[in-house]
Amino acid sequence: MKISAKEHLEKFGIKPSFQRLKIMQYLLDHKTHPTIDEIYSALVPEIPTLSKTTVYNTLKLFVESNAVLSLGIDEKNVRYDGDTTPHAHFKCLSCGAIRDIFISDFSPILEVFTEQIGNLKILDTEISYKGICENCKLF
Amino acid sequence: MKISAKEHLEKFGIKPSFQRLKIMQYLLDHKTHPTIDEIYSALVPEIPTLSKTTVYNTLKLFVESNAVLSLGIDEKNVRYDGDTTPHAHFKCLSCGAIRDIFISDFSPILEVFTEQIGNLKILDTEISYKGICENCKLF
DNA sequence: TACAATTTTGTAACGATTTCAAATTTGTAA
DNA sequence: TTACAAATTTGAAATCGTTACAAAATTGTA
Repeated sequence: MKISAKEHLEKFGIKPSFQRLKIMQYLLDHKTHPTIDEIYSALVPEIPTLSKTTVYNTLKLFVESNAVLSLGIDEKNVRYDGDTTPHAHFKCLSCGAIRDIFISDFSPILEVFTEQIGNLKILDTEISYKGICENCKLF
Repeated sequence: MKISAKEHLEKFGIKPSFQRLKIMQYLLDHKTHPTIDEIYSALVPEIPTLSKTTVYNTLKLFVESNAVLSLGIDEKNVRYDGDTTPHAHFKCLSCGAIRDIFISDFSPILEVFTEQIGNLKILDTEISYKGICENCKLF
């Protein structure tokens, strides 16, 4: 069963205004890890009064509330991911696409670091791969 | 035995100009993952004619030649690491310090992803942790 | 209905990075 | 050494993602 934007936001204690719902829904529907600009451009047609500042404000709120992840994999723009379950990302250096890398079991990774991490309180983990995807390898 | 900046640059086929040597040496001596600005500010006193553009140009060259790593762990500024051996990073959200997380054996991590990665050609891997360090945990 | 709190909006400012062409330095061949 | 081409450095201006801020609009409440 697909979770709705409203349910998702309420789960993280975010008041579901019209703009917030639309932005959250966009992130749940598009697993392309969009930039602020892509989100804005996609939604302006149906919300003509939408301000880019609102998109910035809203995503800042979402990220601080842990409803959305911000990704640093793209050096130019911050990218956002509505899927907050643990997974890694792969960015193709040729076509620029960013895809999810899901793994069945995260524990081997965590174990390796456990000793080193010691007294550090880990709040966030980001694993990023860059390279060439299958499609682009052909050319 | 400590490797010199000159040796390091030659290993990656980079012509060792005066500015390049100084910048590379700074990265080898300071494992603080400095920003462009920090490198520039540290070197201007001894190289008064240094231009910030040169620091940008030089680090771009270093990164493209794989002599230096660029890190995306800091959302505000790109950070640079003269140590190109595989290791992860931890950024303290309180004091901002970025430290290295070395691991004895990287293979368990790679194995986990092998199936998923499949036909992707991986050229770069970045593992970043964020949280609170021991010192900051006390306050 | 009135008023306060929240949210949205648009403009201006900010700051990291890039562009670009001129100036300088380096390498090379006569 | 001299002359010229190539590589490198430099500084100013432009670019562009992001933030600051105050006004306008919306929502919640007494």
